[in-house]
Amino acid sequence: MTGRPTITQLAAELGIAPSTVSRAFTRPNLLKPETVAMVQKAAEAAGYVPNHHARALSTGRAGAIGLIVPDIANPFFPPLVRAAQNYASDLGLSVFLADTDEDPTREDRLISRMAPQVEGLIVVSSRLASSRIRQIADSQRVAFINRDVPETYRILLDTTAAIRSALAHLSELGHRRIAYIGGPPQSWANKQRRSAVDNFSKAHALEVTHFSADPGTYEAAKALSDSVAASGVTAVIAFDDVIAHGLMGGFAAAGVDVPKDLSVIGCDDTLATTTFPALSTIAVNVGAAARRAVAALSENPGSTSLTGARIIFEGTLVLRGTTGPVRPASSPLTLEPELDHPAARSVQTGRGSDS
Amino acid sequence: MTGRPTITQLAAELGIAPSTVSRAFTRPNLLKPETVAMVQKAAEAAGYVPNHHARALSTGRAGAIGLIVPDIANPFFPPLVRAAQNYASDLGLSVFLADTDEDPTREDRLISRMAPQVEGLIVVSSRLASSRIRQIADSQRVAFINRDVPETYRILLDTTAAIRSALAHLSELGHRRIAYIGGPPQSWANKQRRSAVDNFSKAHALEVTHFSADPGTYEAAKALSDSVAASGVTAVIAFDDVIAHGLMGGFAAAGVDVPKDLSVIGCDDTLATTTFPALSTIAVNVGAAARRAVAALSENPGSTSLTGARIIFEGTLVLRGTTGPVRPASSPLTLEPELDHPAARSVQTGRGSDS
DNA sequence: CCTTGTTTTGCAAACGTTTGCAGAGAAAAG
DNA sequence: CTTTTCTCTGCAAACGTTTGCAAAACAAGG
Repeated sequence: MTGRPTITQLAAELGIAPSTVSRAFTRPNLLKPETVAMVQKAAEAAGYVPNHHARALSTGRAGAIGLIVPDIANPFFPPLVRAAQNYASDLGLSVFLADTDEDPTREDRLISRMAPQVEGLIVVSSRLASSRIRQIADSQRVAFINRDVPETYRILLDTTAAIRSALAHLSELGHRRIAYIGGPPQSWANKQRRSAVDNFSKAHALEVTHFSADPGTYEAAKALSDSVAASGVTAVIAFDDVIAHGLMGGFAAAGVDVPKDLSVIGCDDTLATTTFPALSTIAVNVGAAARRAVAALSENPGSTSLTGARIIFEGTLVLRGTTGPVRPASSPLTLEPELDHPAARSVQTGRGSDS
Repeated sequence: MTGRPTITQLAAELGIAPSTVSRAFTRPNLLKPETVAMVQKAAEAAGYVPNHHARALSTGRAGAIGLIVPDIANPFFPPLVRAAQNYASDLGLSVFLADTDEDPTREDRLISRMAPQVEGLIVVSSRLASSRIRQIADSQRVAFINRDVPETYRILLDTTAAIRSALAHLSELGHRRIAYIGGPPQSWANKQRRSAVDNFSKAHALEVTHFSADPGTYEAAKALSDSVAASGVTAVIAFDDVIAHGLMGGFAAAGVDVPKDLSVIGCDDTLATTTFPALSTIAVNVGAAARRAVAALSENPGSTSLTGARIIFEGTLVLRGTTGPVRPASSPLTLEPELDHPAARSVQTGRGSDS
């Protein structure tokens, strides 16, 4: 049981000083090329791998970042996690992942526990109180995604403009009564999207009815679909794609045709073209946000906190098959099964680039 | 810029030895209760948090495990990641997450890079060669999920029996010609499922046609749907739910009715009831597998590798709305749009428990 | 009071790196 | 051939813990 070889062992074997071996890896330009080669060969042969903990202890750099999300099972997060991990890996950083289960207490605990052992933290869709967030931002290096607390370093996926386009598009198609289906109430994105809908509607004489699919799940949305259909709206904008999808599931079961009877627009573009008909939605560049966050954490490794910033990525409207002209008032919506099977409509535009 | 307080600073402040402070946290029973209290109070006040790297260096325990998956964006993995992270957190462990992007080279590199800095590794659906896997298992503490290499520690989500049930069920409904739609060719689960289908079919006089939705995406499956529909099979078993879903998307677009024209059964139960009609599938207990893996890694922290084991979790068939009696031979399948809209069928059984 | 035993604390080495400083050679300049 | 200037390598301290061993303090038994 000799365990893994260490720098000291390598050095002894080669008859040189440990510091030389160390430099062969970290500052090869200080060394004679042949020395570097020799060390590398020996390291390879012995299967040497550097001990990150020792390095971290010595340099004060952790070589890792923490990523905290409310619920990894929500399809919004995996692409974000993936982008963060890939980019971090390119930068030679590892990533700790933690899931708060939507619980603020758990989130707070996780932040405290992770912060000291990492270069910095990315906290996505935080459910913490603003005061607490500012406090944390003061003493820890943390980049927030989709949470807008002044003076913190935050990256926001802004859908306001895209929602305006969406509403304008619906308005052009003749829709006047629309519904907004809210998601998690503590979510910044939810508040932002709701008020984007409200503001545009007020300015353009649209009537908006509010619903809330509280836990934000497919099932919750599906359960809501009947009341939405019965409310007399002709179009709905949902907080996100899974809610939109749940609604569509409910509509399909009740024989309400999308988009003939009801137009629906989702948000986040997490489902791409996997719904039927393909869901019109607002695409949002999570990958770019994630990369920006890890970049921010990897810069200025000395500082004890990130300087405030407010970075915005705009979402873009993607029209696919779930929006159409308003149903003429003469043929009111019934909740009976329909007889015709809608052919897929495909008004499709490209998605936002993610590079 | 004093930085975070250390054990030594705390000790100096209190006029006691660093070792005493250390013990106040790690072995409080060795100390006079009032000493412990005093240290805790001071630590609290000073905002002391232990340095994990120093601890790891000193004890040789990393306090973290690594989790390596081929593609976090595939819905099979998030629940697994979530379960692993939750359970690890309960055990006081953090988790490093890495995504190999389905690339064996990347996977190998990630394993080598992570292994030395963690207590152990969980590698899910490895795409590495068996020889390499055995090699790795010899020198690293690693638990494999869904990869069956002898003498390694592996946890398998076995769907063989459930696939037999599925085929028996289809057979009872009168189906004789079925298709198996394969997923990632290097996947152990894919091989296992394919041969389960083959074996049962041979024994029960079913005729099976093979297809492969190679990258395993929704789109690949959708693109395949026409040939599947045209092949004359009356039922399909897909490698996983996303392939099943893609097929259904293609069928819907072509006017092929599920389950009237074609029955479909998925696998892994990643989509739950979010398809229309709700997908019949094979539920698999990923959470249990994940927890078993972290438990294995947290035991025997001294050893340099895990002792071989082969742990099986059986999947269970969940019948929902996508299977039905075979279409009578007198009314052959056409590829024209149908006129009737299928009402949701709901032969539903419970899912496997996940606790 | 002196042993003896037990509980509580301190000393110092160790974990595997990195890095400032200085020494040893070698090359360049005089 | 000496001095100066580089280039390359080694020494040793430091990073913040843990832990075996031993010393000190205290309690109990005689």
